[in-house]
Amino acid sequence: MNQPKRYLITSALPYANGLKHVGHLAGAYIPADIYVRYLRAQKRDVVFVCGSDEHGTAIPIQAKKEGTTPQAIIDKYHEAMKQDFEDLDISFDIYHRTSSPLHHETASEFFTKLNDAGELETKETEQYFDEEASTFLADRYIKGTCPNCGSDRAFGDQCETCGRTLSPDELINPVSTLSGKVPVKKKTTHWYLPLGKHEQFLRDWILEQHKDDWRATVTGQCKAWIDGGLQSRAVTRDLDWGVKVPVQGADGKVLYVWFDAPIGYISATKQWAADNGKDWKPYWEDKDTKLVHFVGKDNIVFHCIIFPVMLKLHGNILPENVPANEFLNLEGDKMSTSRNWKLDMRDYINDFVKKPAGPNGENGGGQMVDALRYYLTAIAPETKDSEFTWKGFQTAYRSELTDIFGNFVNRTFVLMHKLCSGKVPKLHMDILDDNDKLLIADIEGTKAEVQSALEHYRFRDALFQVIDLARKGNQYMQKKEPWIKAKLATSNGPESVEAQKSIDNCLHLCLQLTANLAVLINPFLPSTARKMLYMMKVVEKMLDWENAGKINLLSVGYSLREPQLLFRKIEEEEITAQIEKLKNGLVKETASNKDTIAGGQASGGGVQLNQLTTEPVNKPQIQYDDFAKLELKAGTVTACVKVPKADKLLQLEVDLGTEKRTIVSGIAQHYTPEEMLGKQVIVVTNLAPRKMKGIESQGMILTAEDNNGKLQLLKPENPVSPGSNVS
RNA sequence: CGCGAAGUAGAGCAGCGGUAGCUCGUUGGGCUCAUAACCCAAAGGUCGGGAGUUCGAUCCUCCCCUUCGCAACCA
Repeated sequence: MNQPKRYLITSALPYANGLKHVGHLAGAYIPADIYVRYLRAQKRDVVFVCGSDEHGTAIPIQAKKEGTTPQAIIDKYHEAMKQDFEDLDISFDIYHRTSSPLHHETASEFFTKLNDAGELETKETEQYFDEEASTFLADRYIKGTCPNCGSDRAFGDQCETCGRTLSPDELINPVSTLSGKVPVKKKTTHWYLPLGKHEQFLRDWILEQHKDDWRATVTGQCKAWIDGGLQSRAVTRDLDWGVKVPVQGADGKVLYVWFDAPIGYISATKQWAADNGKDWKPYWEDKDTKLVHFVGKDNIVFHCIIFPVMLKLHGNILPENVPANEFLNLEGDKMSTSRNWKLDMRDYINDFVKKPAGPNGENGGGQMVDALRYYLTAIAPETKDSEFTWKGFQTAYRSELTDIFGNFVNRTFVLMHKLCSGKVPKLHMDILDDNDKLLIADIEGTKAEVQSALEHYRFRDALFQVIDLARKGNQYMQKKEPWIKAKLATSNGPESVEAQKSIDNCLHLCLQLTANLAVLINPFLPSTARKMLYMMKVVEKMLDWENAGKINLLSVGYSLREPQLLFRKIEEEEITAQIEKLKNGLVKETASNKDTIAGGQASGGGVQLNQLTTEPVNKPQIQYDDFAKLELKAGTVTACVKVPKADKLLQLEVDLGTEKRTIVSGIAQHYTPEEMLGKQVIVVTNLAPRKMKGIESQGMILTAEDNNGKLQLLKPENPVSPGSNVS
């Protein structure tokens, strides 16, 4: 492949309704930053753009939740996210925002061009309209009875009780959540992007041209989408928050957020160009530009199907690749904002980067930024979902980064100061041995491997190669044993001279290797690379990629600084504290429900939007026959053990008189196995068996929850014989 | 339901037609320059299950099972 003239790299625009967590960071920001830093080190023409995505229904909703205005929400989160990225050394050339006039202008122009060219369709549909609030209602603002389960708390897009996806038309007795009134159907016209017209183009482009160079997960998902039939997609909607539809008579309509958000990449590029006296056009129009979108897997279809169609119609270049990452789980569970099961970037920054910590109370600073960048890259979900654990973080950081990499650099410097008087020793070609030659070859080879891995978006592999080079350095040093040679060097005679020459060669190469490590690690851990530069007393320019693989980066006789440790230890307590914090912060379904009710009452019921979160629901009345379907029996617990690797589950054996059943129950946080032994419990015995953690549970134990959220077993007031019926 | 991705040593991952590999962890040994670090060695896997194609399958085909995603304010 010919080398592109310039690169435009984008990271998914984060949605400005909350702080972002490390899953986002690992998915779209760190890989992009590594790639960009690598390109910059190669002196390529590259622009790295990102910005806040500030439109869409969720922003006004969030504003209502927080009791403020949409503008206040986006200002708050825009600044917060921008700061977080900065703190984590994500080196955007520009971090823009879609609320800017330039973006509105750009998005309008984009829409107008497509509309004028006849590439959009218009359709008139009937949608629910709230006459009192005189506004069309977003799906989420309509409440009613679910046609599926009968719950009267279903929303226009989904029923929270049964989980079914709905459209507002399906709701029985729809009610506006804005006014509480019954909405009326009203005709409205919207613009649509007919994706179906571009099916052949997408098939050729993705499934043929890119079938080998895009990730399997990416093409796979695209294929699924295309095969599923490409529907026309509404480009506009009735809302007063967003980019106004630039057509006469389209009052009260804005561009759908999915349409305007990716255009944010273009407006960000324009702003960057204006700020830097550059021309933005080639970055979006010249075929010699390589466009790469870094996103998470939920964003694949937007960046591989929808946005490319838009770009094609608008006359822009198409992305060369969309190296989407899968998801990052946290301590065995999916990250979830609503359950507060997540690690926000901000929390990590506060606890590790900004807070003085560590054995000597030193500021965590850059090394803790790099610690996170290291771990998130090492476990990056490139081919499948992966998992962040605090223990894993500690282990990877310590045993790979600190022990292998950090320690190699440290012992090299210490030995150099001890045995070579603090100066870069000579390389004596006359005694160059096989170990020396092998190391030189490894240095050259690693450059090629890292480069190839990075070009193919295999970041975790690339990082591994760098660490592995440090590992080879340790092996090399062990074979050369300069500390043994040093004992010979103090004696008089010819062996002393030979010994010193061997020491010189060893440390010369170890130092050159250290310089190489700085160049190679720079895209991944920029702060560490700079610290190494300081120790070596060399300038930033040494980090140019072309210097990788060379063994003349440090001049003979040059005196170097005293070593400083590259990475501090992470103490056990820091890790356990984080795990505790995570578990304590977990929002239980019930707890959040209580908050919601309290909030609703406090606001006097005028604004009902805070009811968007789930509430306890009174189930519909049932007949005796429905109740009679249940078979309930009293039983005695005869055995009980904790289910391994599940913090909530106990495995019990319950004696039901005629039989013994294995039951898995989620009460481990409330009862210990010992406590359970011998207790009587009420069991639903005709519940369909279900596997949990690989164990089949043949029933369910009944409990009630007290005010503190603790589960209390239901049991007979006085013991009854096992197997007694409950009615 | 369907579609997509995935199931490989205790953990995390590579490999993808021809004696199963890496990192961490474990065990034993070595070294002592170094951040209780480094180096060497060993143990540990019928490559989710079943059938088929093949001289030969972890790798290809088919069926099944499990997990995740395609659909939630979430990369």
